[in-house]
This record gives sequence, C-alpha cells and structure tokens, in this order.
Amino acid sequence: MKTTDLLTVSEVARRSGFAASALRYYEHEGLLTAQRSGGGQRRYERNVLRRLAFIRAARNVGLSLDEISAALATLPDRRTPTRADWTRLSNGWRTRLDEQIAALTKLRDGLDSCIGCGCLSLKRCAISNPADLAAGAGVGAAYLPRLLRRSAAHA
Amino acid sequence: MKTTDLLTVSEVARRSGFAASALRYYEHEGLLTAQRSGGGQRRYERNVLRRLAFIRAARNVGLSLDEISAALATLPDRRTPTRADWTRLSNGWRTRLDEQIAALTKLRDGLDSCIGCGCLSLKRCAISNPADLAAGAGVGAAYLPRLLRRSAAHA
DNA sequence: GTCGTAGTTGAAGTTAGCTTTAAGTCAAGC
DNA sequence: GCTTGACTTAAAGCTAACTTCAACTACGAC
Repeated sequence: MKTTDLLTVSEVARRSGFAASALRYYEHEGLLTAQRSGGGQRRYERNVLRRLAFIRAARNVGLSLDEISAALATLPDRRTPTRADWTRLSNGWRTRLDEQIAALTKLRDGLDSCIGCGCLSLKRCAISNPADLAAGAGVGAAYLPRLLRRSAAHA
Repeated sequence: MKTTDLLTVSEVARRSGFAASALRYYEHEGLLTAQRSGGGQRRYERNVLRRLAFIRAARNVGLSLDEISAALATLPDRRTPTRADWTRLSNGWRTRLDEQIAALTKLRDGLDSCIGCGCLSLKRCAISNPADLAAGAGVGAAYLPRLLRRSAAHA
C-alpha cells in the first residue's frame, strides 16, 4: 500500500467541504478513523470521503451525530462498505423526510385559517398549538426536527 | 383598572404553556414586559397571552427569538395590537414555509436517485450536496432552517 | 540544515434558548 | 403574626456541533 494513497487532513477538508476542525471532532466522536504518519499526523484512506458524504447527507436529512454514529457502527468492520450497505443505512430517510414535509404542510395550511384571520388563540390556533403535528408519543414524533416539536399546553 | 385583571407569572405559565423561566428570559430579551406588584413581583396584562401565542407560532415556523423580537418591535406602542397588526407580522410566514417544504421535497426526491442507488458522491449526490436547495445567495436561503443550509464544497 | 506551511493536542469558547441553583423576599390563608 | 408556597435576582449550567486558542511538532522543498 503506497503512502500516496493516503490523504492529509487538509486534502480531506478541501475535498469534503468539512473544516479540518470538524474532521478532528468527528474522529473524537468516533465517526471517523484515520491512520497516522510516523510523526503522528492523520492520514486518511480514500473511502473516508464516501463516509463523509454519508455524514453530510444524514445531517441534511436531520439526523444528529449520535444517530449517524450509531448507523455507521452497523457497517462491517473488515471490508469496505458496499452500495447495499449505504442503502440500508439510508432506508428510513424517505419516511423521515415525508413526515417532516407533512408536518410543515399542515403548519402552512393552518396559516390561512389562523394567523390570516388574526385569531391567534393559544387554545385553538393551529400554528401556535400544532399538537397533532407530532401525533402523540409515536415513532413519528421522534423523527421530527426540533423545530416542529413545540406545542402549547392544553390548559 | 382592577388588580384582579393582572396575571401572576405562574398563571401565565400555565395558560401559555411556557415555563416561568422562559417568561423571565423573554422579558430579559425584550420580548415581553410586565408591571410589578408593590413587592416587585411580575403582574402581566391579559394581552401578554396573545403575544405569547404569536411567539410560539413564530417559533414553530422557524423564526429565531431575534427575528421575533424585531417583529414585535414594529407593533404600536400605545394601543393594543389589532388583528391587522398580527396579520401583518405573519405575512411572510407562508412563503417561508413554502420554501422549507420545497427544500425538503427536493431533498426527498433526490433520495431515490442518489442514496437509493448507492452513489453517494460528494460532487454529484443531491442529498449530500443540495446546493440548489438554497438557490445561491438569494432571499430564499436566509429563510431556510439551519437544517437545510449545509452543503458540500465544489472543489 | 533551514524555513515556512501544515499538523498536533487539550481546553476553552461559541450560539441559541432556555433551565437550574442559591439565597433570599412577598403574598395570603388561617 | 405565622407559615407556606410563590416569587425575586444574578449567575452558572446545559446541549449540540463545532471553532478557536496556545503552545508545540512534523513535513518537505530548497
């Protein structure tokens, strides 16, 4: 294995779009690993770029680093992940996005009949009190971005 | 004006769904005001409840407290805000939600052709690199939730 | 071998939006 | 007038996801 196959932290930063400090942080958090040069500098394998693409995609879908870390932990240890591996990890994303879209759509559709009319009641307003967005304590609620989890009390 | 017309902090907390600590924080940040009792305790006018409904609604649409604060600052000083006042403040919300929905939809639709196929390329992947979601430096980008503002470098 | 750029570490700082804590004061029912 | 629960403040703490800092070391072109 030639040393020239390995990437420095600045190369990875440039090619991935992540800041070098973020790469170090991700390594610290267990999302990445790197070999080391004789002097202790990081040397990345090329497939770290795909891993980083996955991380960015997952972040864009709204996953936390903890969730991403857990997902990455299910990848095989001993071989380079295949397309099937990555596909498996992103299986739930469509549902997640669908739920986020549905929640926002509901919010928007409540707008015309609520803010538009100036009612703005804490008890009745669909925007300030979108309780049904999160649909109780079901699985759906956990997937919603924090943005959509707020709700007024029912007192 | 009878004293019984005024609400204590715990009453406002119960009726608005905000924690008392949040109410104090909002006051500190200039989003709320309250009269004081002889002993220095907060006494809220009833219309603070509508103000809080607005704040919660705005938060649900994705506005920061700073933005909400700026919006509230445009309300008339000397009279109770009317329906028209509140409607004016929420005028941009529909557009904002539309943009968020469009962004998420684009992300979801990229999923099938990108993660689904396992490509996950930093340069080509629509999920890890949704540059067109934010549409450059236009007004739209500013309205997108932080969630959607990430994008890979184009190097 | 010298120089300048790139890299190293742990710790502290940042941002938003609150919550918690400590130590003390007020309000009001009996 | 006593007791109890509600309230006050400033300051510190919390979470996520990083960034910045300070002080130091490595790499590699010349």
